[in-house]
Amino acid sequence: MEFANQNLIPQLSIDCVIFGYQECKLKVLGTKLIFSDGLWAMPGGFIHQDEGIDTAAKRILEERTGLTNIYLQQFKVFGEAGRSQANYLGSNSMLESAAIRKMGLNEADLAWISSRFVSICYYALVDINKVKPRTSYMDAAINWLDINQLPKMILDHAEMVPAALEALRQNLDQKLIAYELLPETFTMRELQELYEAIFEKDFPRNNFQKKILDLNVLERLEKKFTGAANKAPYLYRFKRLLS
Amino acid sequence: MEFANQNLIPQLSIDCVIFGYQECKLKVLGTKLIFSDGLWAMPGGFIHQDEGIDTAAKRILEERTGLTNIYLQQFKVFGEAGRSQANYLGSNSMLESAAIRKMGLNEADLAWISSRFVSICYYALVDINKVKPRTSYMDAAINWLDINQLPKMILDHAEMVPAALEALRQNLDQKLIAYELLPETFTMRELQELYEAIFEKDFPRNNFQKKILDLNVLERLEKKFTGAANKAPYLYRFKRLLS
DNA sequence: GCAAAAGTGTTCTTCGTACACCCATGT
DNA sequence: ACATGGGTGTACGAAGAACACTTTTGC
Repeated sequence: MEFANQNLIPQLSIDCVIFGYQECKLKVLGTKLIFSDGLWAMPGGFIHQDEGIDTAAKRILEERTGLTNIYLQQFKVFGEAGRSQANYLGSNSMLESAAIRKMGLNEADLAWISSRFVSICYYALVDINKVKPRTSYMDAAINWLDINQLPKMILDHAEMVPAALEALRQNLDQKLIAYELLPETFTMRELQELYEAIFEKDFPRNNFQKKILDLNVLERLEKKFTGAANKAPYLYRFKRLLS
Repeated sequence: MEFANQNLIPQLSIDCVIFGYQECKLKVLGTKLIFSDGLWAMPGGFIHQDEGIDTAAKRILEERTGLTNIYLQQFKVFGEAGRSQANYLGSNSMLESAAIRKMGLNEADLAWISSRFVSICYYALVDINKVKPRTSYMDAAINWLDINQLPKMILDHAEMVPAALEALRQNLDQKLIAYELLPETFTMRELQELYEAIFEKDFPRNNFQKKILDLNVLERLEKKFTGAANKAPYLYRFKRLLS
């Protein structure tokens, strides 16, 4: 792995806050970088010289999740002065770590990766069941993290999650994109619980149903018999407009 | 002027959509670059290695407007593949232009400036009366442009204005920032005309007043006697919270 | 007094919220 | 039968749109 020779844009990175949803909780995909001294990070990568930034973000997402066609939204650029691994970790611990040597980085690569970076941040919405998290050459681990119990993170990555969540909430008020976090079909209760997880507050059951149905973007399918001792809920699916 | 030796982040630029307001029309500040073959551009610049991106944006704005303390908002990154002056203008016309030679650019600088760039875009709101537009070393001219009659622009700069306008509209729904475009004191009618220019639609006079006053962010000052044959309107000023 | 434009008040509609009720399902 | 959770309908209140009216100013 040699960064310097890969035809990448220097000092510019992309980081992704990948939202998933499971058991009524919002999660984000986090990685532990090999050279991060045990700290976690949002999955990220770099931009090839002949690659658009949105394309790069899609590629990075595909590398980590195995998914294509992910809902993706640019939301902020982080670029404070002195924003470099060297400044946070102290270059000594990095240079001497056995992990770094295992990656096969040379001096130029180390300089490259520890330079000051500006990071373009995207958030992504995925169906957590479809994702098979994969580590990249830089990752020691990759895991779903509960957004309310985030571990220590490198640089300003801890700020990215709340910023992404705020952007998600705003977009959600305008476009109905929450279904990107759910399987193809779902019950009204499941959709409501998702909203409650995102906005961290409860909605009245009946009014929620009314509001969503009035939007006219769901189609009602057959009932879902859960085996529970109650009325079977309908399944819904998002109308594919112009499909 | 030597870009290569200025300790700038390569391939990364900042462009600003600077909104001003005059005669019931929304304007943006545009520059004509020396080497742009007559095309216009949004005012922009580059980021020093020891400088945060927001700081850089403020510096660039101050260079062109003479103002400090400008309302500034990051709204989008433009970074398609092949986004370079060389691709749009054809490097020949650039290299041979007399204007370029006047700037005193050497080969390295030309390569630098004609490379592929990713641009972080901000929009800014200014009181047009306070601005004294200044050209930089790269500008042949600088002028206020009517947003509905924009000239031909370099790269994707023509997309920046509508994108900035959309971001402005969205932010305006949440925060009351429109006053940044007005002088310190203004009448309710002036504020309404500004809103109408931004949203490109009319609002009912009385309801507009009620809605704005209900927000409780304006303080009413003395009346403004215009000499016209009608009731004198009040002047208003935005409350400086915690001033 | 009159025209022009500012300020204010009143009704009507619409939207969101709260409350209530009925229905299907498995034990 | 009944407990459980799903679906729907109605009533209330707040917020916004439409309309009407009064007030001030210079001629």
